[in-house]
Amino acid sequence: MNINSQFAVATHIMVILAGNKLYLQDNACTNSSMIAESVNTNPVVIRRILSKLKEADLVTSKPGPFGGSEISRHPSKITLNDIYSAVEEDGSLFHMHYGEPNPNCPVGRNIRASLAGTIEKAESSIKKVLSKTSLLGLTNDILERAGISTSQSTKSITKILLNKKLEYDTARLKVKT
Amino acid sequence: MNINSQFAVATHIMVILAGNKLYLQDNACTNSSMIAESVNTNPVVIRRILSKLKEADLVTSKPGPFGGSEISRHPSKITLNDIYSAVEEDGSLFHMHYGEPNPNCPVGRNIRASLAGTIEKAESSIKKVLSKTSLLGLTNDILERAGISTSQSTKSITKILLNKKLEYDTARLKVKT
DNA sequence: AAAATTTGTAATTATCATTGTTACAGATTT
DNA sequence: AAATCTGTAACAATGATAATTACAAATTTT
Repeated sequence: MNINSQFAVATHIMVILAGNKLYLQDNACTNSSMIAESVNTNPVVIRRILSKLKEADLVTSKPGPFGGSEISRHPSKITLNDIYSAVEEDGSLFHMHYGEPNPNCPVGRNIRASLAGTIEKAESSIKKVLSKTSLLGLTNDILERAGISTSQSTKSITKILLNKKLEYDTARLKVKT
Repeated sequence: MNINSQFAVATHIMVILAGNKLYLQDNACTNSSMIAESVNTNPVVIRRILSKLKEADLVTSKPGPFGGSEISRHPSKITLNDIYSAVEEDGSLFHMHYGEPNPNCPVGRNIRASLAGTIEKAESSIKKVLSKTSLLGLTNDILERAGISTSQSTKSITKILLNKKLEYDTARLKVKT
């Protein structure tokens, strides 16, 4: 559990919100419990990641009945790099020595600074790759894998997103026709 | 401490072995205690990483007095990608959800497979970047940062590598002249 | 105004990969 | 035979991340 899976979870969240944005009328808010059910975790975990996504202006949220979160712009205008950048911790997937290397050794004294250059280049190449995949593309790929034609005007968000009937869905959500 | 720093430590090890290969005569073996002193950790931690480097044919080791590890080819023939590949765990810096996403949800059921494609591309771009930096280049950069001219024929490996006198160094190691 | 719903976040606990440490058998050299 | 060092197993310590509980604040509905 000590592995950072926030990028994967954040992307999962964004795909759901993208699907709702694309297929729901008007109020396309999704609450953290519904998302948590899909991700299979606790709603608070979802809200914590949502607050990073909000800070990056990728989603908006509102409290109260029929509240929840909504994507803040069209999925074609969001890339995986936007999501990655929103949740990345210290700016790098790479990590230096846990303890301080020996400062009395020329290598120990300088390896961090020297490695940092290469690591920065690696990090920016990652971002470049991630920025080539749009959230729309990923969402459509996922829906296609699920056997849901992305062109067909879908009947029920209930069936699309959870593939089973959930009471509140029918009540709170209206599908685009 | 749950952060994987093996790439940084492995690189540290390789830089030391590269320095010894370049500046020592004949037997340029370095034992795990000497390396541990520079990295500032336990010798067993070093030996564990050394065994991965050995599996990747980057170093050789031998037991007994005057034993230790030695780089297996010239530092110009080794890149940071060789080191990275030797110690990488599950083939990716990225990690998926800790728990299984909900299989009843089309998104939960397919997001991993769909994300995997992009993640693979990111991973191979990292490798491409790392393969552009040679161990020789990194070693020279570090020695230059330490104010040690890489062209000068060095006086004492003791001073080069630990910048202070260690009893065993003078006894066991002979510097190239 | 009251009830219901949901966010936002603090505080605490649980989980578990990684590192650190101890111990010792086996290999090698002197 | 003695000394040195690797290799690795076994276990403890560390600490980042996630899970959970709790509740104040915001919003909507009735």
